[in-house]
Amino acid sequence: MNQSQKAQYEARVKIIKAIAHPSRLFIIEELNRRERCVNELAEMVGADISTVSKHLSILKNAGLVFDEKRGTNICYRLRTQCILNFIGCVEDVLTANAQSQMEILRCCKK
Amino acid sequence: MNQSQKAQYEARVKIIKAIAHPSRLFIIEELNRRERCVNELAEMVGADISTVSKHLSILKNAGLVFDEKRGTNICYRLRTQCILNFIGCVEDVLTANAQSQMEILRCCKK
DNA sequence: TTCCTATTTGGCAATATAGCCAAATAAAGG
DNA sequence: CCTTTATTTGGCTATATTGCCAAATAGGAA
Repeated sequence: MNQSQKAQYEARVKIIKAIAHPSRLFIIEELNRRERCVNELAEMVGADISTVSKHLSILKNAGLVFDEKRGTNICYRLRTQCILNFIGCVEDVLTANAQSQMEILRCCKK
Repeated sequence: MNQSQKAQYEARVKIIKAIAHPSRLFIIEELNRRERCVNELAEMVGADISTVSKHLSILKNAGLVFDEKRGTNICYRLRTQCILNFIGCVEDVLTANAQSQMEILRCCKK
């Protein structure tokens, strides 16, 4: 792994890490439904507003969401839907894992 | 976010975290090319064998790779190609980010 | 059995991440 | 200008992740 390869992997990792948190996954799915402002999301997630604000800044910093003023609030929106396929793929892996677990069980019962 | 939702997000996060590391991304791409044993990967990554062994166990634990004896070595292989689309999507986000950066620059020059 | 070779595991120190509270900002409405 | 409301930032502690070394383990080969 040379230096420029490493930099490229780190750039990818930054984006992957941005979604590697339960609250942030939730936020992404919710923002796919519709735009939301910080206090709404904090309420839904069930965490302190400052915590959610920090989550949003991580997502924004990774280029996954953007914000926009809506009156007195700041609303966040998804910047690309692509990230959802991404998460869908994770679901496929989970399904595959579950299936192989089942096969192991079936095998033992015989 | 109720309890079962949270559990579901945590299951996804486990998989996402598994690929959220430069060395592990590298390993996944290399294993897509062909199967590799631990010492080969350690050489390529440029880290201690024990470190790479731990990376592999994280990937294995997430169901992304599996291992198989090959003589005196243990070879690792990708369990699903799906994870690659996944990474391809990250690349799309990076491209989109770069494009919007360029737009910002172009805008300032006017 | 004893010696290699390949890999995994334990342990530790360094670094990164998370989440809360409190304080700082920003902007709208009196 | 002052107050209120929404959000962000700083600071701190708790927890998680990383990577190396050294030690343990697992199988072949002699």
